[in-house]
Amino acid sequence: MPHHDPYRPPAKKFKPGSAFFHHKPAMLLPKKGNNPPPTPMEVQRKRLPIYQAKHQLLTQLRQLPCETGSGKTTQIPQYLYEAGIGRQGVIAITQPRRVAAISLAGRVAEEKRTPLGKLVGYTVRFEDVTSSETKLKFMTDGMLLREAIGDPLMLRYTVVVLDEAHERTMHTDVLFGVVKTAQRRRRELSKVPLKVIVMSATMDVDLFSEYFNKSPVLYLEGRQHPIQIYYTKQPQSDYLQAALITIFQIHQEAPASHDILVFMTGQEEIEALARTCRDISKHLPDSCGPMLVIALYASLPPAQQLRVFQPAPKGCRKVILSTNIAETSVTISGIKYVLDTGMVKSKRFNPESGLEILAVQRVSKAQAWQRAGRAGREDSGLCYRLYTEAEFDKLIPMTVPEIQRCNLASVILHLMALGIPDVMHFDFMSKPLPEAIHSAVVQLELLGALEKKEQQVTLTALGKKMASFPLEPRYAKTILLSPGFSCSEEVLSIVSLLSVDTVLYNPPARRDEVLAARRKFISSEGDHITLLNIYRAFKKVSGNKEWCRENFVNSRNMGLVKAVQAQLRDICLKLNMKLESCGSDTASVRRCLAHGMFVNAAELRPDGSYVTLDSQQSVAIHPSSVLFQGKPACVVFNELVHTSRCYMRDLCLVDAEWLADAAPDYFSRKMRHAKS
DNA sequence: GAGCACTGC
Repeated sequence: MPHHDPYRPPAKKFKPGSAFFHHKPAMLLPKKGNNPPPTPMEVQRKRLPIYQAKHQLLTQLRQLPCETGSGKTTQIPQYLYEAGIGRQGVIAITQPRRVAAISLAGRVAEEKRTPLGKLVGYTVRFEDVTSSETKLKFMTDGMLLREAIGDPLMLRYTVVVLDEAHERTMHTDVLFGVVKTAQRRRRELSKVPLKVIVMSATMDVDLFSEYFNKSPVLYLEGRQHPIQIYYTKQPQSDYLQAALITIFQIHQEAPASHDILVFMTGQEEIEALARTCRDISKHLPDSCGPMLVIALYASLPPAQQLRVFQPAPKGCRKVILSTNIAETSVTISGIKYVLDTGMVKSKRFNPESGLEILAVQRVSKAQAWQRAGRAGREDSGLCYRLYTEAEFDKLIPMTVPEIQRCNLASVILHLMALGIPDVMHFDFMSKPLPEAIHSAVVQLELLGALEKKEQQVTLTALGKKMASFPLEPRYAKTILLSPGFSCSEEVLSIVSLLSVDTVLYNPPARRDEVLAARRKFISSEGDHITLLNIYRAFKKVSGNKEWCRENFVNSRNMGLVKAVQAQLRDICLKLNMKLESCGSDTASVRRCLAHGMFVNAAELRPDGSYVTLDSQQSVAIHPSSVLFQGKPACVVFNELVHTSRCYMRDLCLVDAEWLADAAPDYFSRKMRHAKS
């Protein structure tokens, strides 16, 4: 099948006189950059490109059982509603991100002139702004997936609109299969039909159409402005050096109001390049004008992230050095130039070792086009690719979908809970490796969530309970075991602490202060108990902000921990679990962790190194662990990270006997393996 | 003796 690039630009032209780059003309449909004068809402809605397609869209929607489309997220749901389609139920519109779901709902409610939560509402984790009147419901795709556990046929919905499908998040990919199954089952059971609309920003829709039984495709013209694409003439051995040269080349030539956005791979190189740029810009001739260099990545405190939206002072150029957060999650106006290093840091998964590796790799063509597109949002723009056109041609066309790059344990558990009979052959749009599915099934069997009966894999009662938690299966299992050790309160806290990014704030410049402040919480029992100590202290001062600052605790994430814990506690109560505290008896907590996480265990070898009991992988204690200085004989850990070495992160000291108690069969098998 | 892209339930 011939493959076409999303947004394939026309043929190239050589620009003489540029030492570094050659260029290709505009990649997208030229449009006038003038903003229309303010008009009433109705007129504005009619001006949107999708309005032209309204009639055709509605005709097709009426005739067909299943649809594929592409277009404007705020309008299609309104068209459907106004045309009376799906009025018997609710129209769901899914988004990969919370902020998008919330802000889109706000905009549509405004257009419909109704208060949010009435006709138009949204549902995201920790927040449900809907009512019995809600007909247009914006939600995260993860939320719809979770709802489906209680309602696999999705009977409360008549239409599901899956937006931003091109991003291929794990949740959207699972949803594809779930809505397709629901659609078929409803037809078989003669229920109200479920209509599905897939919206994608790329033109690579063949896959979607094919998957949904060759559904019709509707193309919509975007509102992108033309963007000039430049490539380097020679391959660059050092993309950071190339970025630096290009930034200052542009800075010398372009008007100061033209901002630059540079796509890079991570915090460290961004901070380093930011320092270099600031240094150099101080020593430039006056004719150049000042430069404001701003770093942008997800782990920056929110206040610092907001700086990218502030316009630079007049006569000063804004240069933003960003990770791929600026590809989709953060949209910055006023960008005239995009510099694309062609590299990205992303996760890869090895199903054999079960290890996830975070590595710098080349972007896909689709990603390169996405980056370029960030330059043409208000007006025409320019994109400098810091690699040659030949190198571009060798990039893979699309980013590998997340579902093919991660551990599938929770996905498989979720599908089983939805009543999918044959998970090994589930109709994924892009099939994960069979080894990855198999290794997930094995992991879930070990946890007691699945069992094999006459070649059939079935969900156990324990597995069903595990699936009701929005957690990694091993965390859910640990919670479910906790009443047996009378330490549910502690385990709920620990699991909640582990579910957020990090509650610890570690500014490198204040390292000694951080260590001093943290010393009073450190437990020789490991990182879990240390975190628990911090959380208990936090609760004792009722989350006092000043206390958080003094103790280098991230108060925003701590707030999130509280919300997660409340949610988990609710689920426990619904399962009739007895929630007790073990007080100071933290050994009970460790015993419980050993029983829940025995697959992630490691022991000390005579030579002072560590080896995992599961796959005999050689590992080391991560230097961030409180056990780093010690030599515990036996530990369980939360995860392995493969960077310069293979490190265990978040360790808990356990007794070897506890592990043997937790899974006698498993460990006797492991012993045999070790001997042979 | 390290250093971690980005989402989400």
